[in-house]
Amino acid sequence: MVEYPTLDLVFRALGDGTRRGMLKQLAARERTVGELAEPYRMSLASASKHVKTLERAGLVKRTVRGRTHYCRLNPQPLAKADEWLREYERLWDIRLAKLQELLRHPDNDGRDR
Amino acid sequence: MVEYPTLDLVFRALGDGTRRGMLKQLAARERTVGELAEPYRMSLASASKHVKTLERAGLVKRTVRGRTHYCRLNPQPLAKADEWLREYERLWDIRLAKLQELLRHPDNDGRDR
DNA sequence: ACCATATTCAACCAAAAGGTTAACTAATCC
DNA sequence: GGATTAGTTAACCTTTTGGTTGAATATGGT
Repeated sequence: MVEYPTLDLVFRALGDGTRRGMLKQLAARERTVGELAEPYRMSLASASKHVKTLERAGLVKRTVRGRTHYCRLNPQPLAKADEWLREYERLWDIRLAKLQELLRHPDNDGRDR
Repeated sequence: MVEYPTLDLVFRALGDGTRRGMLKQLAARERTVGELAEPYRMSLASASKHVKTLERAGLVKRTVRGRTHYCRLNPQPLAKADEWLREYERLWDIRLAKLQELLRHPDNDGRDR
């Protein structure tokens, strides 16, 4: 199995509505795998795979008590993803600022030199 | 072909290092497909597919002038993704706040009623 | 007109994703 | 011990993804 950097795993985990829904459930409180699966029209096995995907991305931590698996949200990777996004918004803001600067001083064409 | 809601497309587009790299290039300035492809050890055709993936996610807008395709970043879907993430951080913050409240007032067990 | 450049498209391939069912493991209940 | 419950694992299938090469399209240069 190929190992992927965390950002890949996190964004790919987020790229599925079922998994985002599960995270939404987990944002409220801890849930068992069965509880996470319940809202979806799919087999428990399939839902269980989604949970594992979230787990591999580091978004979910699991505690086994007896036969029940309790899952809780681990928000750190979300913060990493958010950091990445914010960086782009920052760069974008700078671009916007440069454009505004250009509009104020039309003798500068704004290109890199 | 199945149609996916935008958030799926955006997060999945972000789940690949090559495409994130391309977005990084585009954050600085407009680029041609060839320029976007240049840093990567892959065929132009493959890079072109990545660009199309970004385009389908709404992250990139393309203008064709002559034989050259100019790409620029469209940050709106990034903002959408960021909004989604922020919502989770907000919920998480509330959980943290409740925990802290619980620690201050141990007679309240913090459970939903 | 001819050749080079920029890029897409089509066909193909291997691997990953997302789903299924059936079998298995391990607790819990009676 | 036997049945039920919680969940994973295995085998399988289909679609998607990410890459390749080779041909096609269209523009630009001489």
